[in-house]
Amino acid sequence: MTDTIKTRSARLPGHLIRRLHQLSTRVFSDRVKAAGFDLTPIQYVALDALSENEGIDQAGLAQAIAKDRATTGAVADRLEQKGLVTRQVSTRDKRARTLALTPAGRAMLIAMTPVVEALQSEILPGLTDKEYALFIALAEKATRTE
Amino acid sequence: MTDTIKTRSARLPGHLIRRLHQLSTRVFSDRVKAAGFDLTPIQYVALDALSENEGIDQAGLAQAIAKDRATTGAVADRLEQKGLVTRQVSTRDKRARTLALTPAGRAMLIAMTPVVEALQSEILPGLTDKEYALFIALAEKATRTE
DNA sequence: AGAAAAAAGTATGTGCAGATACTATATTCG
DNA sequence: CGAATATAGTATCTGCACATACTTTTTTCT
Repeated sequence: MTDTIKTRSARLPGHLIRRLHQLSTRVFSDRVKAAGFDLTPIQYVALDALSENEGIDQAGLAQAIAKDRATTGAVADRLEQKGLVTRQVSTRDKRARTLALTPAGRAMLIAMTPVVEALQSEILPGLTDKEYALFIALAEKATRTE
Repeated sequence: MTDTIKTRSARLPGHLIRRLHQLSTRVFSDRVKAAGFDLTPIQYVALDALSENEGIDQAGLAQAIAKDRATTGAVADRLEQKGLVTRQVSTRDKRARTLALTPAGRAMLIAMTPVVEALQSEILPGLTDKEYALFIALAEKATRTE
């Protein structure tokens, strides 16, 4: 095994954020899978956004989850294939596809939510409660500006 | 245009981190492109790791940049194609591929570094200098535990 | 009303990112 | 030594994530 390797750029915010993202995704995947579910973070967030915004279309969902239309369309594809979401052409605007949770989608969201909330504290390991709260406040401030 | 949409899960750390990651990648891409370069964040980090660890192999690089072997191999492919890195079978271990920067790779790293360092402060917009430093400290602490 | 601009969705292409499986080579251990 | 195990790299597959380009429909602005 090679010795631990240092990198100068490892201390740059960009790289730190990449690491956190990676850790966050892994924790989510592990915990959710252990609880018997099979949804990615983005799929979960999409279900959540749909549950709070009935009758939204894909563009609206894209805005809600801060992704572009192409990515959101692909996510909607997978959710539809899993039977968690329905897609239908909007009556008001023939370009738009109105999304809605199926009963299975709503049940999945409800069942997963406690699991997802429980795993959040594991995403930032080694931080005290106070540091944890501080981190969230800073992250919210930084993303709000956008 | 749909009104601004709220999501309950938008306040979860996992989602905030995903947003930061996204912002970070976009800022990197914009600034680097504007400076006339064409490298992704991970490609830059890989070059940096190689410059500080001569004669490392792909597995070592993977560890240095905290990625898996498959991803690292793909990154090495692209760097090799761009003429920034050479790959050769290790004499000590025929399984391993020793990586080295080409002169072009070293020149690229040196030319890009000031640009990359300058853009870091834009990754966390809206934070004061103090908050910025605090954020980095917290992120370092959280990733160090790993 | 009619042209121009904008928006919704899709398709395609590139590049991470991880999981799994496979080959070739090394190392370890009985 | 020789079998079991581990490791390096690659290939394949799924899933984001964004850019660009294209079609269809809607809105805007003469």
